[in-house]
Amino acid sequence: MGLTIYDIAREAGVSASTVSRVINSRPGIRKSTRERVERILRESNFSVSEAARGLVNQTSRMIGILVSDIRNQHHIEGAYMIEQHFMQKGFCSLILNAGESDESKASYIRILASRRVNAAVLVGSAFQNDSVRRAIEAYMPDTPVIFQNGEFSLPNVSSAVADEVHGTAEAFSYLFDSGRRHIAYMNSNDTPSNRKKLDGYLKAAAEHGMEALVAVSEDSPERSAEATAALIAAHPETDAIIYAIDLLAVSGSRAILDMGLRIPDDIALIGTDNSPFSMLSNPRLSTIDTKLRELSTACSEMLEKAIADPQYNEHVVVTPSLVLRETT
Amino acid sequence: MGLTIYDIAREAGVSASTVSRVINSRPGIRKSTRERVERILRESNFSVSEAARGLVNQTSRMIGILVSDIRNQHHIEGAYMIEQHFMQKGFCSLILNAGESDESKASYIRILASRRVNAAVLVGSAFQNDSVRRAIEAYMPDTPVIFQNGEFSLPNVSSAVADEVHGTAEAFSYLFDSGRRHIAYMNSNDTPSNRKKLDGYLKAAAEHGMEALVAVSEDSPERSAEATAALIAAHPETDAIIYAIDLLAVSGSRAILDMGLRIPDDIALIGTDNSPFSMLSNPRLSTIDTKLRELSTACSEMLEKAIADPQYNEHVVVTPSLVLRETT
DNA sequence: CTGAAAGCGCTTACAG
DNA sequence: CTGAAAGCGCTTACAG
Repeated sequence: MGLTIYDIAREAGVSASTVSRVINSRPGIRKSTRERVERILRESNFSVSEAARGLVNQTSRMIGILVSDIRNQHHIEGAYMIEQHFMQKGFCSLILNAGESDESKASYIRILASRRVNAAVLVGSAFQNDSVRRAIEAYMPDTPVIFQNGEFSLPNVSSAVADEVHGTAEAFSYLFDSGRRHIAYMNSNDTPSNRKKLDGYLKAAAEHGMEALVAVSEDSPERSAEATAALIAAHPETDAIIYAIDLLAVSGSRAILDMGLRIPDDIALIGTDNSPFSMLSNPRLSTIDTKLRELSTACSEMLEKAIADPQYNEHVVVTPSLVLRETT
Repeated sequence: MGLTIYDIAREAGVSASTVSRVINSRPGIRKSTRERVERILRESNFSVSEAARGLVNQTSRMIGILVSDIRNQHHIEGAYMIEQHFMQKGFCSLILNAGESDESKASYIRILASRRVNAAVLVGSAFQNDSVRRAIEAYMPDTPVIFQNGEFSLPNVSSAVADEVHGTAEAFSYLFDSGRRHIAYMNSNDTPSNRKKLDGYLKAAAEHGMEALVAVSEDSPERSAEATAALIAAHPETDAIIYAIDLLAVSGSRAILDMGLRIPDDIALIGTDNSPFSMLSNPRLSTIDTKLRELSTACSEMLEKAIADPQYNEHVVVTPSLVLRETT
């Protein structure tokens, strides 16, 4: 199009100020004037430029949401809730794939800064690194930031994190109490979150006086099937495996069945995240529910408070729980 | 923050014009001046306002991506590719949940218009309705629109669609040729895409002189398990089922196994979409690959051309293929 | 090589 | 109840 309020003003025989007041439902406009302007606005399919509006109002009415990869189901849930909730309040969400490297993530902080977002949300513990921290200090020191499952001790950064150490330790104890004595752990990529899960496993193993056995798989079904088979081949006494991620446990379970072993009779399995995969797998996967929903809700609520009050700062912790299905 | 180029100009003892030229790497600036300005820009963590810049340049450098629900794996793939690709070119993606109803989807067209996006992408056939069409005609008649898996015969709307009629018909023929004679179809929500799949089934059934048997399930694992069990109870002669969506087939397969039937011996199953679920399920699901990747790539390429040339208009068709695994 | 001025499309005191 | 003017933070002819 390209219509401006001046075009509408001319058409209606009024000034741009009046058109602006009608658009923004300001009081003190004669009814007949208002109706005439409204009609012309409607008939010409006029649409105000949010950019121009934002420039004078000093607000973009945009929220920046950073996720390392939006295809990751686990991370998109938080973005969904926020987008849904804030759209109704007139905010648009800039949902960006911030990439894998620390530097790439940090550069996205700059991008959000230049778009002058009203607030930023970081989804996933992988944002917890020095590059990102420095970028926030340099480029968005006064913009509210909500960190989902990670934290920075910065005055403008609030956070909601899952107590993953506890979650994994509880899973270990459950397996131990059911009589398992060779409980292995299948880790994935090195992220702050996965480090906490691993800590929980190591801590629990030590507390129960058991030897720890840790294997690592990349975050793909194929790699996990291979890593699981290798683990069992090298340690045939293994009678339980805790996986850092549900998806790895699901394809791991398939590898175990293909080896002719029974689940849970020969080997018990516990995944992490209570993802859709865990419910749909066959056998249905027991898993550590890291309370993604609660975490997302908390972030959405914190975001709302932070936008209302720039001084807002809070740190909440959510406790995981065990969901038992058919693999234990 | 709140620094403007005037603050930088004062600090550097130059005019705002010069600062702007340095920021935009314009030629014809004395080296020493450029370096001084650059240093001050860096030291003060200056970040240009993209909104102000966009206002004078008459471009937002934003792309609007509409998806009815971003949690839907199937739809987010396209958004991912586009975001990845255009971010490098300096475009930000406004990824929005456009909701289920036609009116809600149409209202998001208005939102994108007021943000003055350089182009819009509609992901999913559900956008193919009159409300959306009228909103495009009214509010973005000149903005390039790329429609993934749907189309409008509008000069500014290009499209890439999968030939789903063919895909489902081919699945039917395969089952028929393997000796199945009671091939049922499990449909899902009524969308243009699902209508095409159903058409393919009905057409193929008629061509093979077979009776059609169509059941419907809502788009949830629980509903599909129930619908599948009900279908088999009512029609025990059923020896094959084609599902409109992989996810429904996966939970359907579980329901069939729970009834004591064998897959594929008693009942063969074919899903649709070649989603991650199909590969991870047990037994692994045979499926109609609707070439989501190809569709997304095509849309991304079309988007690039459309941004470069506003006159661009193209309609591409992608042909699905059958992926055979363990359920046939 | 550099700066003053106008303008992008709005909103909001201020004046009447 | 309404309008003229200034200003939000930039960029870009134009002039020198």
